[in-house]
Amino acid sequence: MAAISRITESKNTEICRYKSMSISCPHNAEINCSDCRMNSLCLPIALELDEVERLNEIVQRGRPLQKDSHVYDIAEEFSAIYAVRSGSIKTYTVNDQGVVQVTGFYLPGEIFGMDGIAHTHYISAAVAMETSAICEIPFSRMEELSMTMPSLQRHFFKLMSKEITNDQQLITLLSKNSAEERVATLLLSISARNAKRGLSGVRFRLPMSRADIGNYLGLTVETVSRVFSRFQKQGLLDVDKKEIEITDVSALQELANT
Amino acid sequence: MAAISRITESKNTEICRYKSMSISCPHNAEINCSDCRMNSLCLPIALELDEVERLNEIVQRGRPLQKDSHVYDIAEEFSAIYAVRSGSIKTYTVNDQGVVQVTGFYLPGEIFGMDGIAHTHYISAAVAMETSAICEIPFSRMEELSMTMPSLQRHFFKLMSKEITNDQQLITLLSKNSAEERVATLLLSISARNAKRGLSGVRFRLPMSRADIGNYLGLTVETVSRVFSRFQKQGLLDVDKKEIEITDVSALQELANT
DNA sequence: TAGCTCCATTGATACAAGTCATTTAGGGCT
DNA sequence: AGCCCTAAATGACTTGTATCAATGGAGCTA
Repeated sequence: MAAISRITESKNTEICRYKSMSISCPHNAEINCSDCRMNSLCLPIALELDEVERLNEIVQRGRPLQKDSHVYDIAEEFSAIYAVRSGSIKTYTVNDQGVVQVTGFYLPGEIFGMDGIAHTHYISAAVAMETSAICEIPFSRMEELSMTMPSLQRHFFKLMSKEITNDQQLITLLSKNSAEERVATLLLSISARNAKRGLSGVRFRLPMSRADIGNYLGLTVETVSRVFSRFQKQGLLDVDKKEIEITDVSALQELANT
Repeated sequence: MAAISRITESKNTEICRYKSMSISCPHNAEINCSDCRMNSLCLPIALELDEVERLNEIVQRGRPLQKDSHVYDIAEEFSAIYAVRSGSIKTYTVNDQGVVQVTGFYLPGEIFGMDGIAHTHYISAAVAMETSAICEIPFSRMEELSMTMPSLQRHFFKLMSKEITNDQQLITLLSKNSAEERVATLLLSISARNAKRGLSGVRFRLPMSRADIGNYLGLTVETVSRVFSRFQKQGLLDVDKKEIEITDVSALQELANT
């Protein structure tokens, strides 16, 4: 057991070529929350227009992050939570023994970084799995703001609580399901989240490596690979490295629900 | 695989014999938060005396719950979060296929029921593992109160976030550790929590069954039982059903940290 | 274009934990 | 006291996934 692995990290933080342009940067096209096409996912629906405006004012939009660069690292001081604007982020923890556990994959419109709230420092790290853009929401200002905006406070309670239910689903998956069931479930989850953003739920590119999938699902790389091959052979999937096409959705659902 | 099991439930809700007495009921001795000897665990330390008083006013203290009776059940409308005053509580989820996953064990001074916040209904159930007493904190009133009490709001953010980190530790445990490591870790966790309440961290009674332990840790009853026997043989534990004595703490820690 | 590295795939084998079956020990009820 | 019911322990056997080892291909660099 206790497969010790460390996640490699590149220190690059390339500046976006589009930085100074006001539009047409693929990762920076939206300059505020009201125009952002992700806002239906990351903001509470109940917010009034002027409330969106007030929230917008505290949100920081940074330059794009390059693949493998950190949004925050373990033990860094906790100061903000984040929303993915484009690209994809993975979070992971490292315990005392140096064992890495990937704890989540975050796609555009999703919020991450809430585990730091209980502590003054982050207990997880977040890295870009590909070139990504994120919004930073300073936590102390968000807290202040939520004191006067009940719907925002409720929204954040809900987000955190949703994080808890997500984790609990993962716990059940790890504790009660076979390798095939775990992989099928992850694929369907990504499919559904893509569909929610108006993308294809059938044909997509996995942003993460087999190693990340294995680590997240408590499996070895070899097992993940074998499961993909088996699914392909059974006609459930068309796999070409990270490009996935689900060719038999209902069979996959069947498997995930076993 | 997907071992399907259902948790048995008794419908009894015996009335406490001590109910009408003002003192000396083992589960009802404290009539308010300021006197409760658990308050250092469940309340934020930063609360002022009058703030404790305001919180105290919204807290409902019910009659003791008998073993196996529910605090709340899945799909029940979410309305409150709870603190354990005496006894012990377990929470579990049941997914679409009827698979039960024990998600947590709660001892005196600990808070549970926060997963319901994201939804209008609970997505888990909570049952007493033995005769227990709990405090109910109506969520909507707590929300109102926290709008005017920053330290309370912060405390609840922290509690939820702590729930997230707990879950993530469990995820790592399930995903990366062997049966022996999982059991050792659970024993040490219970030991530490007992010690925190001023009880022995070395000699204690496990409130949960082998089946609950197995379900929680993603193991079968047989495996849990065998691990206990092995630990006993190796001189780490003295086991007599639910009575546990840790005879070699450091060896157990060694195992848990492998 | 060769050579390097990283990632994914596939095969052979080992082993930890699951499954099935049986025994033992309490605890509660008549 | 005798009976039933459930929880726990233990043994024999099976199996899913890990481990170890090797190969192939894509992308990068020189």
